Amino acid sequence: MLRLTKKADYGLMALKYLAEQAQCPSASQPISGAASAKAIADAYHIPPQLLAKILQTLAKAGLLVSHAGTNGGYALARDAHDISAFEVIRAIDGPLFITSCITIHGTCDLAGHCTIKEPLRKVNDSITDLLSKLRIADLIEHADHPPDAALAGGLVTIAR
Amino acid sequence: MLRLTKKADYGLMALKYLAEQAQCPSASQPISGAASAKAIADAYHIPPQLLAKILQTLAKAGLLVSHAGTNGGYALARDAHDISAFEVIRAIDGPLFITSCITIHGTCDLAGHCTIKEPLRKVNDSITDLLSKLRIADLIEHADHPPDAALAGGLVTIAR
DNA sequence: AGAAGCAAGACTCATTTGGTCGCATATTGT
DNA sequence: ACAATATGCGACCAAATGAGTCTTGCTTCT
Ligand code: FES
Ligand code: FES
Repeated sequence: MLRLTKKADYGLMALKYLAEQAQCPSASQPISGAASAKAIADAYHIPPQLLAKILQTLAKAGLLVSHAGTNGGYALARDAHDISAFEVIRAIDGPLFITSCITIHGTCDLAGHCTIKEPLRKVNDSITDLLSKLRIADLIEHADHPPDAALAGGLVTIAR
Repeated sequence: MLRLTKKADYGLMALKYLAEQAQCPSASQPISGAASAKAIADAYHIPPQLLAKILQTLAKAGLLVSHAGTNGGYALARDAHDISAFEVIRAIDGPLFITSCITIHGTCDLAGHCTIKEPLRKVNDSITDLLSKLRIADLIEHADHPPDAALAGGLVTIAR
């Protein structure tokens, strides 16, 4: 249930990588804090070609700026604080939603006799909200923060 | 993204149906508030055989009690207030989670170089929480409650 | 006995994902 | 100018998952 696709996962990783790059810009880059698709793919051991396509999608969505040519690459279009995980996921996976019934036709096949829709929509909204509040800057965990025992005892996910 | 499977959707609908049945029990049922798989499938126009399997799964998970034979059927094992949407979804879709990386092996293939995991886990927990709080009793909307303009202006889901 | 119902599995078909290849185009260092 | 390094885009493919069907057997009620 509620699975995030690998592409979205990769996308978030890449974004995080770029956000870190932006913090400590190295010498003479056409765009500050840029990195090539291959470099990022290499860093995380993910298929370079696939990552390339993901980054292109992200660029088209306006979350990244790209620059071709030697020493080119991608960089964040905005500040890391201004990009939400929701945007990233939506850009990659498309606006699919929990209800499994919002189709292209606007209404569900079951519309009318499905009474479940509205309550689920609220859940959906909450999740959207949640994801919107999570910005990619938040993904950068400063290793110096103390382990929060507050949220210990979380769920244990057992294999299916 | 974050799609609920149709099976889970069906399951929730069925549960709701049974919850309503339980409220106004009709005459001489082996179990109070019971309905056959076919009856429910009929009511919502969903494939009977498929629903049957879903209900069986739910029964195995202990959310429903079943009774074979003429006038048999399924009924809620517990009160509608004591069954969360989370349980239903988990029973049907299995404990898949947002991260797409929690595998049977316990750790992800990318473990080590994936830095995204922890923040996403928190999101995951929040969603779990959300779903756990939604009980199937909540799905029964009494038509007499006023339309809450408070949550108007929610997301507009556009076709992909 | 026979009908109504659940239980369980194998099996098919369509969709979605994850991933690859090839080629075109843009940029830049030398 | 030219080669090296990148992105941009589309077609393509294989594996996994999802949705739904079929068959066979068991249980209970009338
Ligand atoms: S499944 Fe479409 S409205 Fe519920
Ligand atoms: S994808 Fe598995 S830990 Fe991030």
